[in-house]
Amino acid sequence: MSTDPEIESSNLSQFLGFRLTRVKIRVHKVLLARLAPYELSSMEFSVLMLAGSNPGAYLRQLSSALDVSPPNLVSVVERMVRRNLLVRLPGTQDRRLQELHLTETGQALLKQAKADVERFENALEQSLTAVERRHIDSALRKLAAFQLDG
Amino acid sequence: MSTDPEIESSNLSQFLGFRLTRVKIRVHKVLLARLAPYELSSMEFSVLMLAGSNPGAYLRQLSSALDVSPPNLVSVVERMVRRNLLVRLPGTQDRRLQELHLTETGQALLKQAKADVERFENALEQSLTAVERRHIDSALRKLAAFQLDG
DNA sequence: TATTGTTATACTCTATAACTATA
DNA sequence: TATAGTTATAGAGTATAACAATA
Repeated sequence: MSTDPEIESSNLSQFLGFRLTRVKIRVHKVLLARLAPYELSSMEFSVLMLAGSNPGAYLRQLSSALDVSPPNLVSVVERMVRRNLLVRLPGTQDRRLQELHLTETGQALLKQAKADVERFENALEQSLTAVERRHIDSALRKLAAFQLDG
Repeated sequence: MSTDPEIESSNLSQFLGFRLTRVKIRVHKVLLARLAPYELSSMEFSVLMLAGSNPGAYLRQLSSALDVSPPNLVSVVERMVRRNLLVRLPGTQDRRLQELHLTETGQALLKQAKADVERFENALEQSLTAVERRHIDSALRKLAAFQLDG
């Protein structure tokens, strides 16, 4: 066994920014474990979700909705096309555009993965009290809009 | 200008895990902008903070406190030693250990950067109501302890 | 045999410049 | 000229195996 006395880190963990990072990492890891059976990254799951509720969306639209640059989204879409989850259909009017649609395989995988993620999300929310849920919602909304200026 | 109508993403943003990620990214970016003048990454700032309040701490201890693997922390410490912010003193009893201490330069930089981060943190917390602050605290604590099982 | 710090390596994410084909 | 998608590339961040020195 290791001689590993814990050091004092309360001055760091008092920071909301620090705790947010830690919580995000932990929650994200659990989510990834949930998605692992489907061989989906969280980004791929997000693309499945958005393509599912926005048939014919363009890569550029997913890019701005997900806050990922187009170059970085291309390889994600590419892999999903190769797995036959997505198809790229040439735009009818503007031939620069490609409409993204879920295949039947993609729809089936989305249905399964989404059910698992929803179970995970329910467990996550059930770990909080009703009043905590109410306030973390508004708090996160405000923090997401936080700007550098003060 | 771009023809970029927003797509429907409420089914995704209803997920607490998704919103946590977005908030973390946004808050982290603002923090990085605050640290940029000092040429500090958030990891380097964390090391400064921990080394400041734990003089003589070992790399292994910082590693477990920060949840970074020892190999990945070595290069961070290395860079800070090169910048004369940290020194590695050979352990007196166990010669495998190296005590990490802030130099005077490191202490001065910590003082400045910490003041800026604290201003940032205050602004962050002031953007929330008192009741939101109270509940996000306990909520984040519970979420950080969330385990995969349900 | 186990542990500290280290080297090497690889893989994911992210960021940016520049290309092509269309408009 | 501007935009959509793409290619190429570089930089973080992270994860793992293995090594030397020491216990």
